[in-house]
Amino acid sequence: MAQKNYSPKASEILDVAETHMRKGGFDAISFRDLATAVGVKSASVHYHFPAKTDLGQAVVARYRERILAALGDPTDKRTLASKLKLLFSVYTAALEQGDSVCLCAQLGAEARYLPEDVAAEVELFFSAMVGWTSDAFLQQTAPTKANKLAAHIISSLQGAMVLSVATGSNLHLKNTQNLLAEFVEAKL
Amino acid sequence: MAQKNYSPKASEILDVAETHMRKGGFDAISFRDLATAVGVKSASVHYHFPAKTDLGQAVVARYRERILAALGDPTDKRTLASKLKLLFSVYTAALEQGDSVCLCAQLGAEARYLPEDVAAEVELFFSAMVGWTSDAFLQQTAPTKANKLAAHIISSLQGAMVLSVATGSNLHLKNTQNLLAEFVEAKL
DNA sequence: AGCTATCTATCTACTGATAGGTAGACATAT
DNA sequence: ATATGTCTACCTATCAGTAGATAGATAGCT
Repeated sequence: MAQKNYSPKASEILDVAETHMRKGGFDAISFRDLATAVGVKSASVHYHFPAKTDLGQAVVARYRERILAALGDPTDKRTLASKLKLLFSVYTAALEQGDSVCLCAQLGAEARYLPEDVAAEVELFFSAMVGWTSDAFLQQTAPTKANKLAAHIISSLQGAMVLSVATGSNLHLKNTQNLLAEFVEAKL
Repeated sequence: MAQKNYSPKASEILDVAETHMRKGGFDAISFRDLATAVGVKSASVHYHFPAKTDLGQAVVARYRERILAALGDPTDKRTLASKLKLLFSVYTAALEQGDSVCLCAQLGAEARYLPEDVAAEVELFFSAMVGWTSDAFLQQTAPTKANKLAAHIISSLQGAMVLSVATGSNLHLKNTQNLLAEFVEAKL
């Protein structure tokens, strides 16, 4: 679970790999393309990440850790509303910055086709996101209900991202955020 | 828009291609694999579908037409509830049968990476699904509200599918369907 | 004769991966 | 101080495998 300490070059490779994987999935990256993008040879990428599976795993793990760090502690004294707002803005930012879907919306869809280790990291991402959201609800809600609401929120956001990317506008994401906020308010 | 009439062999190729694309996306199919699966040589697959783009386009178009045909006329005299129930069951069936995500949940995520023609078909799928659902709501709801609700429902279902596949259980889909049904009832 | 559906054979381009080499930084031991 | 060993971060060169695509031949049907 601890943050790995990557060398500057390795980090650069992970950056490029993440960008590409978010647009086209695990197969959208190749050692040669990554190497060219960061100015080395493909063998050097293998030096940092022996096999492609290692690279994929590292990209997803780093992504998960970064998102969770940005969200902060779900049990701290911020209001539930402000936590949810932050959650929504993380999704919106991901879409607008990268012009691409959440890394795990992409990889989640192709989970049946991924190397086992990579798929496990993806699953971990989703359970972490649902867990965070569920914990945020615990201030005001019973555990079972919190968990169901959390799962629904993460699902909806992921789906809205896919629709937004596929249709080329972020209207779906905004619409879903509005309706989710309404729904949550009604349920509390 | 008209149903194309594919030869038996072409249909067989489309079947296999769809199954694979639903698990791993557009790049998960290869002419050689498809050929082997249906018992011909790769050159023969090129005979039916000259380029890979043609094949992808055909798979998505056929998928869309099949789903819409299964849903029927959204403006007929069935109740709204029965139409939504049918919509939900179509998603559940897709997940349980194929052990894979909706074709367009997969392709939608990688839309930025697809050949233009294929991406256009995917977009058409989503707008058709939202359109169908929106039309179903028109019996009881104003157009603007109907459209927003419809978009949210399709988004949520797509996202729940992704989570279900990624976590290996259909709990997310069931949960989302329950909460959506609740939400819709509250909104009417 | 012409059409459909298939074949064989081949092309170029790219994939992940490995073997083996090199230049420089750093630490230790003599 | 200097020689020795080890580590990092790259390199060149190469491999077998697979990708999509094409040319040209063949057999059967209408």
